Amino acid sequence: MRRGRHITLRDVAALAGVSSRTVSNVVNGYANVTEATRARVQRAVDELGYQPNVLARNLAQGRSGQIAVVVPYLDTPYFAELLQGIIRAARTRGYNVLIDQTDGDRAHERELITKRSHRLLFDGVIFSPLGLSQAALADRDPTLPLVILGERVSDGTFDHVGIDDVTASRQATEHLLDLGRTRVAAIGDQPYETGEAAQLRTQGFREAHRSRGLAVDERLIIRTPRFNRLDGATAMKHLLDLPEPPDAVFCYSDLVALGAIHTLIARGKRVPEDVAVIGYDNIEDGAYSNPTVTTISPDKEMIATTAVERLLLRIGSRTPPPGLELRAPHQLIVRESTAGRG
Amino acid sequence: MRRGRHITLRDVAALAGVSSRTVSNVVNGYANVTEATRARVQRAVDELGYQPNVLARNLAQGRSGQIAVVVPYLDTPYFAELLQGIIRAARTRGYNVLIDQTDGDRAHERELITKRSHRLLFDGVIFSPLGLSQAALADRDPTLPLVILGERVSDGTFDHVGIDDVTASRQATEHLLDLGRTRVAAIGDQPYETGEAAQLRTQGFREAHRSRGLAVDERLIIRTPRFNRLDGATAMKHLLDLPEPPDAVFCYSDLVALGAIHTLIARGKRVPEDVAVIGYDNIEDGAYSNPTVTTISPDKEMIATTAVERLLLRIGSRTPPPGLELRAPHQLIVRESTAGRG
DNA sequence: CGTGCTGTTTGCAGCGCTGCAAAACTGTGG
DNA sequence: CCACAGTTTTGCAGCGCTGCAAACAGCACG
Repeated sequence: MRRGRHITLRDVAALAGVSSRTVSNVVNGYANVTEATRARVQRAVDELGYQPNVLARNLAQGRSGQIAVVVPYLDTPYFAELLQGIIRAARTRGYNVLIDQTDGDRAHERELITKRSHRLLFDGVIFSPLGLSQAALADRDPTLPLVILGERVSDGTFDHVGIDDVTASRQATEHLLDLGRTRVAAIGDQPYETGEAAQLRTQGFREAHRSRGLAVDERLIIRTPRFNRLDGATAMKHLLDLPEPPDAVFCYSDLVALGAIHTLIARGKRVPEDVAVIGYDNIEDGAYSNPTVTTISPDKEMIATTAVERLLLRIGSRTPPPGLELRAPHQLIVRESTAGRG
Repeated sequence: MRRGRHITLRDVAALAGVSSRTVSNVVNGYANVTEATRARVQRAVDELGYQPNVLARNLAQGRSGQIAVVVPYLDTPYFAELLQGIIRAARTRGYNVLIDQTDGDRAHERELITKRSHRLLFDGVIFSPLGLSQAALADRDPTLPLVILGERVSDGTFDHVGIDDVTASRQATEHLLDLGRTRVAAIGDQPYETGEAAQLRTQGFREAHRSRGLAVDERLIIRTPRFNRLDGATAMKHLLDLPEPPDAVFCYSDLVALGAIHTLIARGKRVPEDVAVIGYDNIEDGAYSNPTVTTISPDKEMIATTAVERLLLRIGSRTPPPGLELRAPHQLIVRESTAGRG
């Protein structure tokens, strides 16, 4: 299988005239090696061009040096941008990232954290679940270090990193109300078990109305199966067909917003004059679209870094630390879809 | 539920009353196992909930069961969409995908295919290089199975999968000329070693003019460092500031096109009435933007599948197969940015 | 009843590394 | 010169699996 012999610890040891264990100590920078031996070994390492066999090391240590990141869809810009940060953060800490895309398949999501065999491929998982039920979470491998992104309140056995969805959504809605809009719609509600994120946003949407002393027109809260362009486009069509269509829309993702805007333009509506639109996630698309999209911008870099750090902490500790609720900051970015052209 | 200790082949062997080697044979579905033993072993496997240790298997076999995919940027929709296909294709063939993002760092790209230690983490690489020089390719680990995406003619030691960039670019340009446009610009040229893809597109651009008996105005060929929105936006500004601005633009990626359109709209130009725009890649954004973007659509699914298949073939064969040039089909998709609102 | 054949099962070594504990060295003080 | 503590180095076992070749069937045939 191997073409050409590899250079092993033993080869180096032979050349340096020490035991292979000592070479290992040098290579790994362990303490208690005299400068003399260290130098001698180092010279042998250089001369032979020795490079450690990661597989063997992993087997011996019972760890893999890899973490898995599980996302529903890779081509969703939000996940792609987040992933980018995670990969960067993991690499600087000596970890490789294994990407798993579930295609929103719940069975697959479940299997990933349940099956033991995977356990050896990665030391921990950062999970951005689409439809992970509480049950699946409950009967997961309890030794698997886990950090969850998006919305899913921690039960104390894992960390959860996200932004304050309720507050952010309230701010988004208030922004629309502050423009003087009176019929504000919401696109993206998911009133069932696996739609926690959506529900928190709906909650913020309601709170904004309440705080202004306004009633929510339930017909203006539209459910969507996911948060992509098509969902936004379809939902917007439905809204425009109402007897009293909205004059503003809070979309639960920027993709939804882009889809909604697409429909509005196609129907000859002006954005924001006829209908103001706000999104969520601050993906790059929204900064270049026509019109550009007002949005809630979560601090993705911070989410990524925090997730990786907490996970590695979990991996590193004998007794798992308590599961934390970690909040990254967010901010409202106002662009043309609510403010109009400059 | 056993905590701590894993269940090994030996445990199963003991329970089934056979040797561990036989259990291995059963688990791996090797031939020459009688139905009786197979059943007995299987029962033991099920009873104990045995799951093989991938690490150990890999070490013993000297392979990792993983392939690496190297892309410059994850948040470029084109790569994300491609990756999605690659991950899917690899998984169905029992391979995991390790993602490496180079951030366009050439040193990193180089190191990835040069360093031997990585060799053990993955059995092969699918590479979408940004700036991989011929030299770096030349002194790579010659035993590393390699498939390259994008533009980079094979030197016979690896496979190359892509579409026919010259033809596609010629078609794109001809489409603009067919609309009666007389001053067609090109955004994205990269006339230096690592810009092969760009150069092929420029070549197609020129061929289209030649085939129509038209001269190319060199001032209308704009260089950009990359192919993203910002590049497109900047280049378009430059073009609009020319004494005789173009009435059509061939952009070397959809992102560039979206950036260019952004600038056009901001400057009060109508698309396509004043300036027609065509992109390249057919990313989802272009189907929902305002206006929607005419584009060259490569068959991404086919590119992904082909790349994975060729790579696994390479990994599997003792004597490496000859490096092939593989062409996936493409097609022109006409949308609003050249055809106007239907 | 041995001989050869095919098909099935097994034992052993070893992939290349690290954990562990013992061994071999220091150097110090009595 | 010995006992003792501290530092450095070593040997060995073993992580859990598979490659290899040998051992052992079972069967047909002479």
